Amino acid sequence: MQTLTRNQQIVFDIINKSSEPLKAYTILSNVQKKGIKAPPQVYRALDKLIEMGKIHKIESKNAFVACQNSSCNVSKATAFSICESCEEVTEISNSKISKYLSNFAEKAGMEYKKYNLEFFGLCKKCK
Amino acid sequence: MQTLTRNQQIVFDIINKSSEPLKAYTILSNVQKKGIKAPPQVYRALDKLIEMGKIHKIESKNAFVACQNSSCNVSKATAFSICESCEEVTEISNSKISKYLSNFAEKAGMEYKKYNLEFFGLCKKCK
DNA sequence: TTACATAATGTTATTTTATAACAATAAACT
DNA sequence: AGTTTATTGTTATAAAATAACATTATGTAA
Repeated sequence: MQTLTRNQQIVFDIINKSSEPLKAYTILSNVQKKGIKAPPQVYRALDKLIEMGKIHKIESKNAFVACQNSSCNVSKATAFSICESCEEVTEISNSKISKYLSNFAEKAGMEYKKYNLEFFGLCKKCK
Repeated sequence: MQTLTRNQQIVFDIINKSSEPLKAYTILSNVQKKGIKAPPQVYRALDKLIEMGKIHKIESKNAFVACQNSSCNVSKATAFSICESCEEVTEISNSKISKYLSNFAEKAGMEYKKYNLEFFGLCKKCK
């Protein structure tokens, strides 16, 4: 269990407290009072947090969320559902999907390291 | 079967001829001799081509590829394998995955419109 | 402790990716 | 023909990400 550096902790806290995915520049503007002044400081923290599996990047939105799956310390299998109406993003932690897709990748002859899956549609509330 | 406008055709042709995913500004620099001069012209064509299912965006790379699946004219289910060594991107058209994931989305209570799946690892050649 | 290596931070400037806004044409419809 | 709608052209700007380099902190080994 790796401990976070000062900047990593600051960036993680704000992502973890948020109910929605945060963009890098939103994070930046929210941590400037804590002494983080420039984009590279944020991006470096984000990169490390992703490596550790503490956060994930939602590629289709260029935004970041805290990992909901406590056991996931290296994020090699991520899946999200994204509501196109309310923009809600939910992490899907379904071991069946994970097994199914891992298995598929192996059969396809690929030496698989990770995958990312993003579902788009309407969530329960919005449909 | 929708016909393409002039700019859409130009942009599609260059993506379709390419053996690798192309970035928007690479496309732009390659079509300037054909009269397309500015980013919005490229991005507008890209947006329409995506809507039609003629191309897909590789979200993790901000790059665009022609759809390999002739039957796919609305791209509601896309999957790619991405080699982290040679950068090769291959579209996966596997109806089993598609059925499996569609089914999963419905069970999860989501009104699902589309998904995008990206595998990362080493391709057959590179592993 | 000191010396060295490695990781993290601070800072400025720039690159890359994407869109806003508005004017001008072209195509489709009645 | 006249009207609506889609597409194009153009300029400027916004948003997202990184390059490059100086500085400070942390870990480690003699």
